[in-house]
Amino acid sequence: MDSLGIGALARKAGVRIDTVRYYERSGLLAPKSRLPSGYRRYGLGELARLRFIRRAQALGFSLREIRELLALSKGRDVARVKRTAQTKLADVEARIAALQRVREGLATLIAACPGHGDAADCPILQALGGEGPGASQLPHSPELRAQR
Amino acid sequence: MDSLGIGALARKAGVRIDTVRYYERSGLLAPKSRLPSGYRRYGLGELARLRFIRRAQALGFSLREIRELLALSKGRDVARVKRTAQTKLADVEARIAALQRVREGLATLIAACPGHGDAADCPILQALGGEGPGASQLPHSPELRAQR
DNA sequence: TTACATCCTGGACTGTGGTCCAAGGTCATG
DNA sequence: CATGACCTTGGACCACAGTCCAGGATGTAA
Repeated sequence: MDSLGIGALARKAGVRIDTVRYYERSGLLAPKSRLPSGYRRYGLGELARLRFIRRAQALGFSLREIRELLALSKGRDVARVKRTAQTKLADVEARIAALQRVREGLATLIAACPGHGDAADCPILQALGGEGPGASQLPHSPELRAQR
Repeated sequence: MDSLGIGALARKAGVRIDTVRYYERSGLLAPKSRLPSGYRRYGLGELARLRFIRRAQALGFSLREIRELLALSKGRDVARVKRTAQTKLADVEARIAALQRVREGLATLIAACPGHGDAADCPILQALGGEGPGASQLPHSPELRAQR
């Protein structure tokens, strides 16, 4: 039979065995069946689902969001799936924009830093620590935190 | 005297009192002195340091990294501070690039999804779950995870 | 003095995504 | 049938960055 034990499944998906069990605990992935001994058995559908989970994670979805996505896909509510993906896209774009502001701030400071001499002349330390002109270049954004 | 209690300090920096104590536990911010009663007293230097910590966080530095940055600034090793910032910049740029790949993948999928009809026709679900042509559009990057 | 705000300590708890362990049971191969 | 690889469960533990709580002490103003 083309059914897999938990070890084979994990290997094929490139995750650890514990991770598979963790996903099961989290309500993301149940075995197709169990042997009388309690051993978990998985089919190709479960392998696809596990890969789904990993890919969605790589797209920036949390396990909670993936659980919702999986529930939606079972309900074949394509419109909601699309809306969820759109929301995620907006989220990703906001994160990119925030990181770009961070990059600007860092790059500006690095360019202005001589790289030697007294700490008082280092705009990086100045900008972070003081009230000098450098400070205004920083994003100063608590949203960056909240974004995760 | 222009010294502050922990509550005033926290208000001025826009953080919670518990957070100030947490930073102290973490070796980031010690009070200037204590009253005989044990009450913490902070000066303007501590306020600047606390703001430093928050700004550096906004730039994507972890508390561990900030601790190192503060240690460097005490040693007035400007060259190392600059190198640390440069490393962080590279890190931020890599994160931006990864997120941009994610954005492309999501945008492509959303554009191809009709938004109605059968789940079998939804490329979002297909790409995530199956082995279809959509799957290759995904970044498929575990680095995204590792990056934090 | 009486209120009331502020502060102290130590420790528990949150959520995220796992990872590891012990003690024992099972499966496949020679 | 013995060996070794594989599997089971329950629960502990990790990092991160806080957040909250109890129970008691202190500070300040009317």
